[in-house]
Order: sequence, then C-alpha cells, then structure tokens
Amino acid sequence: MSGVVRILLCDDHAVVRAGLLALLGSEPDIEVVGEAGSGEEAVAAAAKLRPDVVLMDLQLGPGIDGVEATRRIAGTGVRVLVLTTYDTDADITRAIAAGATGYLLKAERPEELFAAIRAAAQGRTALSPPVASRVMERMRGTSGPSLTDRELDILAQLSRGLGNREIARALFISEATVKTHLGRIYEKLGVETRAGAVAEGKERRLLS
Amino acid sequence: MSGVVRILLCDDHAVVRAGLLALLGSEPDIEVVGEAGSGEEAVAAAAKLRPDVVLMDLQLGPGIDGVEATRRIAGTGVRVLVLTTYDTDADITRAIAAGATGYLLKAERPEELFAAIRAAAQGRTALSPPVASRVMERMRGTSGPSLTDRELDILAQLSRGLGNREIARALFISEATVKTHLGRIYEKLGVETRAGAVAEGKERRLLS
DNA sequence: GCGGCCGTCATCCGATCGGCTGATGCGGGG
DNA sequence: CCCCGCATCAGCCGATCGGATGACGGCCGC
Repeated sequence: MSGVVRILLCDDHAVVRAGLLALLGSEPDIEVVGEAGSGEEAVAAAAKLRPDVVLMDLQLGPGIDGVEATRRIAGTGVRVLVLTTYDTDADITRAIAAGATGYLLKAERPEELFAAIRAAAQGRTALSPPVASRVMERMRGTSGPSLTDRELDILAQLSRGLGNREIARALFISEATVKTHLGRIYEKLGVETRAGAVAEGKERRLLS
Repeated sequence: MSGVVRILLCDDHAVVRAGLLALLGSEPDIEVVGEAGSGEEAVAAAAKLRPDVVLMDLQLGPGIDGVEATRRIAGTGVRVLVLTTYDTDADITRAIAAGATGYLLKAERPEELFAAIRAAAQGRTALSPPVASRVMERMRGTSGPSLTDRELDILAQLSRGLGNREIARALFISEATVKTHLGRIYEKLGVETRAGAVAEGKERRLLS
C-alpha cells in the first residue's frame, strides 16, 4: 500500500534540519515537503501543506513550544511524531497528552527513525525503547503523578527562592494554603524539602 | 594554503552525526575521518586519527562529558571546536577554559559552521555571534563570581534535597562548615534560600 | 445528588535554617 | 615573609519550615 510519505520538519536548529533532510533523502518512499524553524511556522505549514507526518522537536526556542505546536497540529488531524533529545517523564507525558503519534529520541538509530515515520504515517504508535519503558512504568502507576496548575504556580514561586509568606502574597492566598500545596508537591515529586522540589521540578522541566 | 581539513565528529546522537556528515560532505575541502558517540571514544579516536579539528558536542550522555573530553583532546594539541545547543555562560566558560578553539551553536547557519571549521583548522578562534557577545560581557567583568569546587560539592548535595546534617555526613565535614559554605554560595549566586540556590545553580548549569 | 478532586484556610509544635561573629590551618603569590 | 583565598569549625538566636490534622466550598462526572 501507500506511495510516498510526505514529511514536514520542525526544529529550530538549521543543522538538525539539514541533517534530517539529508538522512531522509536516502529513503525513496519518504519526501520532505517543508521545513519550519519555529512552532508558529510549523502550525502554519502543517495547515497549508497537510503532510502525512510532522517531525517535531520539543525544544523550539522563543515562541510556542513543541508541545503546544503538537497540540495545535494534532488537533487538525495531521500526525505528529516527536523527535527530541530528552526522555523526561514530564516531556513524554505532555507530548502524548498533546496528541503526538510517537515519541522518538534523536539518539535513536536512523533505521528506527525511518520505521517510526512509516508507522506514524499509518497512524501507528512508535516509541523509542527507553521511552516505551517509561510509559510502561507510568502505566504500572510506578511513576509520578502530575502537578495541578496551582501547584505549578507555587513551584514557580518556590524556584525564585521565595519564603512561604512571600509566595502567599505573590499569589494572593494565605500562608497556610501555600504550606498545604507544598506538602502535596513534596509528596508528588518524591522529595522532602523545597530545595529538592526545585531540583526535581527543573529536572522534569516543570519550570521555566 | 592547506589541503583538506580532516574532521572527527563527536556527538551522542546518531541523527546529528549523520546530519553533520551529510552537510560536511558537500564541502570538498572538508573530510570527516571519524565519528565518536561518547567522550571516551572521542579521546581515543582523536589520539589515533590526529584530525585537524574535532567537532565536539558538550552534552554526551553517560561517561565523561564534553568539557572533560575537550580538555583531554586539547591537551594533546588537537583543536576542538565545540558545537552545541546551549549558549549558557557556565558552558561557554568551562569549554573555553578546557581549551576549546571555538564555540558554535547548532542553530547556526551551515555556512557559519564551514567557516568556523576552516578557522579552527588554522588555530583561529570562531564564536557564534551570541556567544561572542557573552564573552565580551564576561570580559567587562559584568557577570558573576564563580563557585569553588567545594562550594559546587555542597550545591550538588543541596540539590538532592539534603539537610545540613546530611550534607555534612555525605562530605565528611561538620554542619558548621556546611552552613559557612552555604552562606557564601547564597552570596555568590545572589539568592537567600536553598531553593533559590538550586534554581540558580540549575539555571547556570552548575548542576548535573 | 453524591463522591471525588481541587483550592482554600487554621492551629500546633519540633526541627531546621540563615545570619552573625569569630577562629584555625594551609597554600600560593607578591 | 606576610597576605589572602580557601576550607574548616563553633555557638547563639530568631525566623522559617515541614508534618499532622481537620475543615469548608466549588465543580464535575456518574
């Protein structure tokens, strides 16, 4: 079945785009029909070109991020295959929640990439092995619950080094409430101190 | 002058290596003579192949990092051109301190990359514009004081969420000493709390 | 309409933190 | 040879944190 798979590349690095272009050029049944260097460009190009698969980096520099771009593009029915550097739990979860068809790591072998693209074009899910493992763990309920919006607010203030009273004032709530949220944040992140929470938050890319 | 510039690629991502390989293949006076997927491989390959320039990523996954690899390779007289994603102050400083001949961003245009490689082969310095700006600022003394090795040890433990007593035990020193170091860390980073220190440390990439 | 999640708030208390002051020993550079 | 940066340690004290416990209202899905 099927003819050529039409691809839209989205990555803010010219080197990476050029690399993928060259790499995919070696596959006769894969054709790159467009490139985007930002989330905004990707959304516009996806709407205009209607590619079979968008290869999306999650880190896109200024503007809307890869997750948001994925959400908007996936919402129009175009498949999005995330191709990124990090296999953080938070990244994977957010990308999948945003509607990504697959999640590949850049460290993956080229053959895996080709296979994943063909899979994605047919709507099949393609995950890098380490990603698959994490997803499995998540399913087993082993790994982390996600923070609520409010908890993320608290965490953001926390990472600025503010005390409870200052966080309370910044968010127009009482100190008691701040403490309650903090307790839940510690629990969810598996830490016991504010410093640990900030470290974990940064690690999971829940911050800035 | 000179014939072909012989290059060794070092990046833990197969996609990026393939991309650079393809990209550089278009330049007749540049020849890729080897590839490495880790710091250890790069050091060994550089010693064996004696390339004119090593293209080095700073983020290399497990094992020795790009800075350490740069230090070892530059120590043998081989030029190292850092090609990475981030233009963080800490990264730039450490790479240059380790003996890098140049510091390019992956977001750079391909022509810049080629020019930088030729420059590096002749021992000339090549910096991406944003990097050059930061270096200038640094020279002007604008930017921050650096942490001592010991202070970085403390900061690392701090980011694990440990209390003073635990940090003291982990580093075989007294609680009083931990407190003293912490005070200086706060001062140097311009923060007032452990949470702030961790955030700032992560931001400046002084951690993990 | 009820249960569950979320966000809000309160009180109590022991443990910890952060600031302060001051001191010792070691090593390198002027 | 002496100064200074670095690392080490001590004691004190007020402010803050973290844990435990309990409670209330809003919103949503079933």
